[in-house]
Amino acid sequence: MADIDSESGRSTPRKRADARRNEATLLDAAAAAFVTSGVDAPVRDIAARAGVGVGTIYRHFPTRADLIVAVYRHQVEACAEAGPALLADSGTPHAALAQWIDLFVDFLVTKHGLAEALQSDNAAFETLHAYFLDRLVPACAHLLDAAAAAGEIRPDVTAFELLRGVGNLCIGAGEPRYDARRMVEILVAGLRQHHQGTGPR
Amino acid sequence: MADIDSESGRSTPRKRADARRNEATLLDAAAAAFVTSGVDAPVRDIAARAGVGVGTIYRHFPTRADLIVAVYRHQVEACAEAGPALLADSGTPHAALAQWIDLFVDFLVTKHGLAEALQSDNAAFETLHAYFLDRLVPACAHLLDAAAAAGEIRPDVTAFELLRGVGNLCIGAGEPRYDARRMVEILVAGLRQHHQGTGPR
DNA sequence: GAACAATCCGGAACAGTGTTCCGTTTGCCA
DNA sequence: TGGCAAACGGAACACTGTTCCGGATTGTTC
Repeated sequence: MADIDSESGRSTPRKRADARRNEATLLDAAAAAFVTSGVDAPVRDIAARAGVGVGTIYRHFPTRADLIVAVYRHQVEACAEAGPALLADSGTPHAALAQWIDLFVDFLVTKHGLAEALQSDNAAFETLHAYFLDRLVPACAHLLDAAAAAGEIRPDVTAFELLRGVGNLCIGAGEPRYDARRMVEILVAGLRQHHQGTGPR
Repeated sequence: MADIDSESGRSTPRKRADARRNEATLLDAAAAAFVTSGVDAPVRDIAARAGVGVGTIYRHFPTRADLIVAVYRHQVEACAEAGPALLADSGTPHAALAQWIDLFVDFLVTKHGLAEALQSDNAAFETLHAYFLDRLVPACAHLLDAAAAAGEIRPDVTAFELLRGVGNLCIGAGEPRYDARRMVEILVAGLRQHHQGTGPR
């Protein structure tokens, strides 16, 4: 015996029904609050939306970053895993990189406040920052290395730096006079290394 | 210089001596607090440093932005006015633009938190944002237009956008793994337009 | 089905911001 | 010197995030 209701993974000793219910409700409420007020939506608002007390939020998600991660985990995973496919399907590594960055930008600009939060020096967001880095830096590095190996881009830029730069450029996207996408496009263009030896003609 | 209340317009009936003294003290205290804790230094800290009450700060500088502007006005002016000189002295408009951007970056990265504050959607910083735009957008536009007219850069980028992008890239400068200067350099490089029609010779 | 213990919940309470307000002090001028 | 408008100080307010614990809820066991 020895196994106390361990189902191969024993991931969770099984939570109480109301706890699981509340967690789901909370995720929905948070997602809704995030589209309305951005990721900085006051804790009390989210709690009210979900019809629970603030204590319940902190029990399920000790830090705000945990909540954000839980809400967006699927999309981040999808982005991280899209890298290899793009590299295989695109003509050149640089094209694949550009497309991947586009995916990343798509994700960031549709969640207002996310880019800001990622770069915020607020200690509460450190976990969020770490999560993004863990998942996306390797994916980006893969593409970056391929492009660098092909001699298409300058080789002195790290994946971390690029992601950070792109993330920064996405701050304030949504404002009428600032086109974050174009700025990212310019940045990616600036990455290119123009080898004059093998130029046209 | 040294005319704190330049009453060439006699708009102010002359302030009381202690008021003028406190204003100067406050500027010093704020400047000191800014280098220590960034532009987000708590109001109470600045007040304590200056040995005054918080009310005194708000009387002299209704919003935090007013305080920041007062502290950094000279440097911003200098940056704004450096444009024409650079344009005259540099070989090409693009070189002048790059140098000017460098000046701007210098200013931003040495004041930690300034870049963040500029892009913050906090209503209190709107005046600061407006001030920066008023002074620097025209200066940048001048250089940008010259470079565009010379066909050196793509013509579809506005001064506002460029400044905003550069400002954004400077967020988080000072961190070990992120070189804001290099990112800005890449962005400026991406601006270039490689005219194949009018090539050399 | 009833008692019971572990779990979970709600929201009051705390701590740290910015901002306002008003009784008191201070400098200036007649 | 006397008076008063200007300026001051800091308590008080509003709004954050975060912690804590008495009490309700759930699942289990007899």
